[in-house]
Amino acid sequence: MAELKQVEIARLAGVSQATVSRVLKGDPQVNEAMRERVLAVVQELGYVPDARAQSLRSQRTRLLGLVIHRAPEALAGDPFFSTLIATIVEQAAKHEYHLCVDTARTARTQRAIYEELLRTRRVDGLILVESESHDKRIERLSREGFPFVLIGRYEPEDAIASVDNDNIGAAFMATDYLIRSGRRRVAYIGGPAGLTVTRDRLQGYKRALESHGIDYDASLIAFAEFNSRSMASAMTDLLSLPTPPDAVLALDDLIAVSAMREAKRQGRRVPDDIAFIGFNDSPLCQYVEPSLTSVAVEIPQLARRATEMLVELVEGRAPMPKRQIVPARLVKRESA
Amino acid sequence: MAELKQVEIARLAGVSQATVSRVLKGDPQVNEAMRERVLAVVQELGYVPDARAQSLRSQRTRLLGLVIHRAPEALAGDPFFSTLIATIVEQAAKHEYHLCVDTARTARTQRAIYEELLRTRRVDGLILVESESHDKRIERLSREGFPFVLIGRYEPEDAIASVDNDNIGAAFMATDYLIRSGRRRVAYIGGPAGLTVTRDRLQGYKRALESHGIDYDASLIAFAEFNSRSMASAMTDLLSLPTPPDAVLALDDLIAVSAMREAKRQGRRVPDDIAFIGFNDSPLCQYVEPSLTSVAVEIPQLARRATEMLVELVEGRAPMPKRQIVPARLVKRESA
DNA sequence: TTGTAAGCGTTATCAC
DNA sequence: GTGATAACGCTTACAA
Repeated sequence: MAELKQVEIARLAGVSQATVSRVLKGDPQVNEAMRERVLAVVQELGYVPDARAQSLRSQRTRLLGLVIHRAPEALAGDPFFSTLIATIVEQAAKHEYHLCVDTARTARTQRAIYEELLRTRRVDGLILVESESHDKRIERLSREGFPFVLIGRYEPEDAIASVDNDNIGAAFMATDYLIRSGRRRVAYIGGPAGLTVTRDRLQGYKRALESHGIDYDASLIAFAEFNSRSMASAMTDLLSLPTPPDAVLALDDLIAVSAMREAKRQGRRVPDDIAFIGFNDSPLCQYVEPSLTSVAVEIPQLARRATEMLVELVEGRAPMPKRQIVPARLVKRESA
Repeated sequence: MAELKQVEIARLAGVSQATVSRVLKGDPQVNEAMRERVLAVVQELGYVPDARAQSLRSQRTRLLGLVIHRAPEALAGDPFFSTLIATIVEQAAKHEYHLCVDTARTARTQRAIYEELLRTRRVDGLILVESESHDKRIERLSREGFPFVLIGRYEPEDAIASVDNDNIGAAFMATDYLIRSGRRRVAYIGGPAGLTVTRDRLQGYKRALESHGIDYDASLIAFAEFNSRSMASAMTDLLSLPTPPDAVLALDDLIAVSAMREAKRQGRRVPDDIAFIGFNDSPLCQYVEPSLTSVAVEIPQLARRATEMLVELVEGRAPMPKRQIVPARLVKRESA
């Protein structure tokens, strides 16, 4: 098996090794008889080219990278990443690319991973998620001209290839819906404060308040880490306000569900006393009680477009347009 | 950047390229002065070796593979795979390996992926999950002597490296618990019938019935695909039996929750009329109502051990023992 | 149209 | 100890 290389095929087919390579590349210049002779031997021996050698020679690994900045625990119940990964893998496969997934939490390991993946040329390009306002990774990758696509937003928006939800619009829509249903004290629970998505949705929320002439009240804003303790405690804080909220818009379904559970634990009736809306429209929404109203953000769509863009970049084509927006929609259920 | 190779470092440090390689490999034979000179240049230019060249030369890619046989939709809410992937990535990183994730559903793409991943030597080894009774992949990989570790069970058990829950024992424990709490018609909803895990847990279930002198009733056994329609309809069938079940043991939490939801929809009270137990102890369990009793199967543990074993195999050591069992425990909540 | 040969950037085996 | 040099298995000018 280790001996099965092109020279061996060439020897058996009575041609040169270069011809074997040409046949396998589908070079139209090769004579039909030779092609068949070579292919016959290839078939018979089940020869497949060595990806390592191809990578070195062609300077392409046909591997895309995805780095996730979360601990395994924080990933566990989260449907965002499983859908994301599965969809990227599937889409990449259509172009004969594979996906290399890494996780990095600390700044140190993050740096190490980026070094490792791109300077070593282990992957041909990177898909980034969960960007922050001044994102070192993005600055670095742009500077070095490395192919990457951001799922999210980064200023200036047209400088880098990115795919995103209309997060501001989506949060506006959800908040507007809450206010129209008669809610007056709508709280917002974001994820970590640095994340662009946390900020964008906060902005949409603010605009909706504004459009209804409701004053912004900073005490109604909370930020949670991606673990259930933090999510619940954000809700506890909100509930202990002198005038607690009568609705909550949460950054994702997991946060919404944790918060809702905490509210129920404290005797609040949902949606009568307090309404909840999450993001992602994950399967979870249907299972909780009351079922969770959620903004569906089309993760597969996001993943597919990002992958397509990255493949284009990697193969030297310029993706058009550089920034793509995937619409979101509100899926109404019992919680709001 | 593309020009940054060992020859360049060598030129600047005034040594031979071979010496640069030695310094980077930590070869103790090199003179201290030279080592420092080389390292200084390496530091300054931020040189990192090219993984592609290393792969070709060393015949190692430092990439492990994981192939998942599920559609993206079926992965979406499932905490099993996100935890699995994240933990493998983390553990692999400790040995400086990366993870390549692929998904394959059809037999054709499955075959293609195995070809692609291993014959091409794109990865150094594979972690398999969701094995079936006569698994082509396993037969093939064993035959070709390719390094792989199974998360699951395969006969003969000591022929291949595997890590597994004690599924028979765990299902026994859960079923036994249901019977001891007074349940007499315990149903079992598995996943696809071919999966080893589906069969193993069914066996544990049967043994528990036996130990209590309860007759096995085949009409209480259902198999579901990993999509919510199939999960719910399995439950509908069970509920329309002349004597419906008063308890359900499900293959995983998602199935349990879908089934429980269906039962509630049909007016059954949980756990009064019917009890539910799932598997995996996913975050979901706490969020549903009533909260779901579940068998915690220590996915991180499974993933870590599998990764360790695979690294050993890949690096030519024989993992000991070849088969490892990770214990499971019952996490009692409201549903049973 | 096919063969020869020069790399791709490392690692490792030789001599020196 | 260190420096040439030969692989690793492939792609692709260039030569024939």
